[in-house]
Amino acid sequence: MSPRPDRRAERVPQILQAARAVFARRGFAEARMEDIAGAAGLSKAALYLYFPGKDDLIAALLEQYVADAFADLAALRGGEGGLRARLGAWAERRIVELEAEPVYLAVGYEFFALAARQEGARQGLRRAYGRYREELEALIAEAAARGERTGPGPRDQATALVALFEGLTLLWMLDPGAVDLRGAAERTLDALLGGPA
Amino acid sequence: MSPRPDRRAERVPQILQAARAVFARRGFAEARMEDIAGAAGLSKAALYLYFPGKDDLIAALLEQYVADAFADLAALRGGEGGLRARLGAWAERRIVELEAEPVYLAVGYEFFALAARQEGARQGLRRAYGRYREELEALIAEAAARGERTGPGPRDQATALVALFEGLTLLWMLDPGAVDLRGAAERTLDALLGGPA
Amino acid sequence: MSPRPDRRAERVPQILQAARAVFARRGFAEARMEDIAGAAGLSKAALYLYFPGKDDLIAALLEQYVADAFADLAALRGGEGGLRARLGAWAERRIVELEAEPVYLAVGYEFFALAARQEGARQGLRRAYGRYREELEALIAEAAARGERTGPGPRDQATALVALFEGLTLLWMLDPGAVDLRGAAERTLDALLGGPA
Amino acid sequence: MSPRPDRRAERVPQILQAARAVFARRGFAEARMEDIAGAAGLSKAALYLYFPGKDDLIAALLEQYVADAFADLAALRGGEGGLRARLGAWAERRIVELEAEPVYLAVGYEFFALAARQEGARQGLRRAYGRYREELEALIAEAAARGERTGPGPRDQATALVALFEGLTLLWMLDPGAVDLRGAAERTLDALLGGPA
DNA sequence: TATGAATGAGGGTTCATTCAT
DNA sequence: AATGAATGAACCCTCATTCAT
Repeated sequence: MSPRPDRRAERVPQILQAARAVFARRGFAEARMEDIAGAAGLSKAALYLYFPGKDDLIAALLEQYVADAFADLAALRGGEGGLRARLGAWAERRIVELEAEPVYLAVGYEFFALAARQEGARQGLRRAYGRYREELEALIAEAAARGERTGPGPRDQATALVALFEGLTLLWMLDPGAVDLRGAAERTLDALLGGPA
Repeated sequence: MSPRPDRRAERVPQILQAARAVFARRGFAEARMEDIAGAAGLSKAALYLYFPGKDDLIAALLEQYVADAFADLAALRGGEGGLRARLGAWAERRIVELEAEPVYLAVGYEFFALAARQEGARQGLRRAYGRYREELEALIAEAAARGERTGPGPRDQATALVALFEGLTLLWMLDPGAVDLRGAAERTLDALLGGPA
Repeated sequence: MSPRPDRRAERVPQILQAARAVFARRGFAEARMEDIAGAAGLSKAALYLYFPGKDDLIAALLEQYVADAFADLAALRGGEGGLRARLGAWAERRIVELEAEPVYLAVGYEFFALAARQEGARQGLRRAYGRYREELEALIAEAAARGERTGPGPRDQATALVALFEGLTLLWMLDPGAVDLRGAAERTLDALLGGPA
Repeated sequence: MSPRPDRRAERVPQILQAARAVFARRGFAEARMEDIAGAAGLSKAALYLYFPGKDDLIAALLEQYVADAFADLAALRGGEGGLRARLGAWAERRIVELEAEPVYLAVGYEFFALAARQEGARQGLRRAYGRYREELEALIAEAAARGERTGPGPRDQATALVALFEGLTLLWMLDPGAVDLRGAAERTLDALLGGPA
């Protein structure tokens, strides 16, 4: 009688989460729709009520991946404190996430592989990372305008920051024992923003 | 049963090259053994005379990928000129390769994805990147010992160098127009090695 | 549980009409219960309130197909005019129907295919066509009894009439431009009933 | 060593025969590729070496169906004896085939159903039946030219012949006991060709 | 009476791998 | 050493049918 809540709004995130987990564990190709359905507590056929196919599931996950990056960045703009402190806190949050579930990195690298060979996937990530860099650039420029000591060029600094974080993440994934993610992040920020001062 | 050594020495590289090309274009999962055999100018069944299965092909490619990194590094040690110049030349060589066939990046990201979820693949890359960092570290340390101006700590510098190059490569792949690979490499080297001086 | 009679009386023909249309367009196998429900303005689940399954829908349609043939024939008995005229008018009516929606022929041929391999379906059509022939036979016999010139044997004439009409319909369906349905019907009737006289 | 015989030439007819049998028994839709493969003594995957899909199998069967009709007709032209005798013998041959495996009629009706809703299938059958009629027409015309008594118009006679045979076949399939196929064929030929003379 | 949501069962197709030659 | 032919094992996806409301 009472208007049932929109099932889609409930199921879609539930499915995406399950898909992300299964994809992370087995890779896009080896992941079975059946496993994803099971992980989402649904039958295979029910899965298809919400996603027309496996590719669409991957595409949706890519969108979410991109959107999540945005969400993370939004927090940076509105934050308090000096530039260095804010970026430090942001890096720490990312590191905590990474450490919590490093296997999700696999999904990211599959996206990169996809992007390296399909313009479609590339576009999504291009926008996300473009936005990412712009956000950092603006952040740095604002700090400079406020009189903070920052560095030579916001744009290059932003690019270097993003690149360094991505690269460090990779090295850490390959050899967690050999890369001090926190220390490296600290030093990176210091070096790129003109010292801990 | 199995082909004599001399025939193997001829076929194996031929096959690996074909495999790399097909894997780059279609991804590990979508690549068909048939396509690879065809690209290598062989029948599917002949392919199996040289590789016991698809996974072994991928593993062999991973080994080659790792070995190639080593080879590249060897050149660094024996080179001439100052540290900065040598690293600059090395970066340039890598950039030229990238620009020549960016699609091969896809293979690299697939390896990373594999590594992120399988200890086996991770090991190979761990060794390669470990070696990579050590090589750079030694290079920097040597330069310092020779009295060149270098920077704070060879180890951290090496890590940062590798990370930055990997990260910049990613950003460039996603948006070649927005990333000045050469300029960024120059600036990176300057910043990390204590200026162009 | 099941709908009251008055609701059934409303829904069943509505559904059958929709089913016939969908079956004609897509064939029995390709037709989806969903499509039929949609064409009938119902939900899929509602469809199942009136028909227990797809086969039953087909069976009901077969019955209707058969019944329609009877209805058509009833008109023949009660009609006015001489035999030749009555049969001519009847043929004309059938031709008009055919021309209006030739695609419904597909349903008929699917019934024939069904009949050719299932005794069940065969029975229904056997009765229908048997009745059909008898009706024509009686008609001819009556005319003969009334003194009309008819022909050698009512039974064979009836059989030939039915066969010819079915065969001409097939040829016309395959190549409407090459078969003059009306002319052929006229000539057929003349030939079988002993001339236009 | 010796050139192995072309496997295709061996397998394709073998598969088509199996497919025809399975399609006849179960209908196009219910027939399983697995069953067809089994009936042909092959694995399902092997089937796909020779036919890209189920539809192609059906299409090939349709072609064969059409080609067979041609082959049957060729015999008519080259035959000996008067027109009436030749057609009688031809009808007899067809009747023998029908009686031997009436279930194959189902395949024919499925083709008709297909033709009634798809221009593609219609074309094939149109050509076949067009050719069929022309062949008969030419036969009749030739006989007339030789001075045999034939009838009013070869073209209409041919059309009527084909239609009658198709129609009679249908009626016989529905009720073998009620239709004397041989007698009807005889009478039909007599009636259409101007008597048994 | 009606439906949106769910599912079990199954089919077509693909492909890594093997075999006979 | 090489291959054309063959196949077992899956997997994606569909759909008739049912259930909860």
